[in-house]
Amino acid sequence: MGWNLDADKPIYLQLMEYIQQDILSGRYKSGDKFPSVRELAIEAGVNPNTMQKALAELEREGIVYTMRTSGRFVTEDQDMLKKLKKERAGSYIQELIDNLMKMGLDKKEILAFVEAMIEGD
Amino acid sequence: MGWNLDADKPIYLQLMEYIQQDILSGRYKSGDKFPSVRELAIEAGVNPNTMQKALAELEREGIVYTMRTSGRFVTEDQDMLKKLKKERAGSYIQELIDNLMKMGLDKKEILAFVEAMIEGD
Amino acid sequence: MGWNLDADKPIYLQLMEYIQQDILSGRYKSGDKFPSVRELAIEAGVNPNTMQKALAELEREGIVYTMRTSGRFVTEDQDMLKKLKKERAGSYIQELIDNLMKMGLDKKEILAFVEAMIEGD
Amino acid sequence: MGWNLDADKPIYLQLMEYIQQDILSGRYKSGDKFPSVRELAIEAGVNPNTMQKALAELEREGIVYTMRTSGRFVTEDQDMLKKLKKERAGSYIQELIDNLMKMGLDKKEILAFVEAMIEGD
DNA sequence: GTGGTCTAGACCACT
DNA sequence: GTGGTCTAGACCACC
Repeated sequence: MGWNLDADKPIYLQLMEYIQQDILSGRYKSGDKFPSVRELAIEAGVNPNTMQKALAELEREGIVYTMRTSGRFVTEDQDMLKKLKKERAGSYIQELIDNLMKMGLDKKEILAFVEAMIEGD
Repeated sequence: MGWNLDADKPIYLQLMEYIQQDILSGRYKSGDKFPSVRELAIEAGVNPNTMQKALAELEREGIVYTMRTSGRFVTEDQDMLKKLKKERAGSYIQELIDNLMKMGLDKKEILAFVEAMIEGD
Repeated sequence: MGWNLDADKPIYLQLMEYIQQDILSGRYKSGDKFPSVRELAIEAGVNPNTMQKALAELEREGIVYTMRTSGRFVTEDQDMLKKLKKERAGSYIQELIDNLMKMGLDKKEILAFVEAMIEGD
Repeated sequence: MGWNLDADKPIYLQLMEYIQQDILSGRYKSGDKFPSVRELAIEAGVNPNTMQKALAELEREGIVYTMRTSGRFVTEDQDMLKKLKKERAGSYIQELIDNLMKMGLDKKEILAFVEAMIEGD
């Protein structure tokens, strides 16, 4: 796991992204129970309050839900997960496009490059 | 400038990447003189020795060259710069592909997604 | 061993030469493990960083290779060692020629002299 | 001039070699007057006593001679100079042979190498 | 224990 | 002022 915290972005946002990533990559599956806030905080090397905030935000977004006495679970709403996947894929791709355009490539070149690498992979 | 140093990767490697980025994005153009090692080190908030090492490696790679007492310059070898651009674009795209495949997308989906975003952009 | 450091040439270059010499003379054989950076540094009476730089350069040249946590070893690439031997022999001979020509001998005389000494040895 | 003093060998011997070299290379010619001991000592960065000892030894060997009131001169005995030249050339060559044999070359290989380099030069 | 990295601070030659 | 080298001393990950 890459709990690799960066500067300048609030830590709880970074934690949210890592957890979303873990959900999308299948580490935590739809309906799975999460480890406790305390455990997650230790694993990430952050204060439990920070991890708590991250999870609360994820709950607000509908990605996780809480069963009062038994813990937190990944949402079983498949549309929600699909939407999440789309959002994250979109932001990865946007980041790529931004990076490559900063390097002076235009859209056509970028597309050609991506095609070439996917075919050749 | 985003001298945004991350953990777990040697700082001098990250400095190399930032400088390469600056060259490719046109901040430093072919033939341009760099700021002195000391200035760059201050700007990046690292020890001059570390910046020195980064620049020495870039010189080994042929991306910059040194005129003993007058400073460092971006190479004027256009092929070298093109090769560099290709390498970096390739590694960005590879990273994207890896991320998206970890999320369960297959190559066809990735390509369709990228196409959609580039067209619609 | 003659860790006999001279002026005016960077120490790390001199260290590289001594180590190359040690390899060619059989003190360290192909595949042999080197003493640790620290030991070599102590033996040579230099700072470990300086020895480290010398060894890193030798690694770049392909003469030694590193196994992360277990030490440094002499390359097992025999061609590389042969190439090294040729280079060093060539530079010794060139130095001889330069010295003798400064003394007013011409090429024919030098060759005759060398022949005489090798035969008579 | 390379007044490049080495450790472990007495300085006066090294000075003798440098001066012999200067004579053989034509810096000081047969019959020439030398600079004063004091000047030579300053140039070499050594104590005048040390330079004095070097010159006294060279005088004992017959390579220089002293005219009591007017200074030191290079010998005009051409046989002496020839002998000196032979000695030094011989020791250079012997050093070469030693070095190359330490590297595992045999006499035939050394000779072939020297021939190749003299021809090709 | 190993190699590797980093900092702080210094000195050098060059021009 | 520039790049380059060197030292002293520290910390890290790996096994």
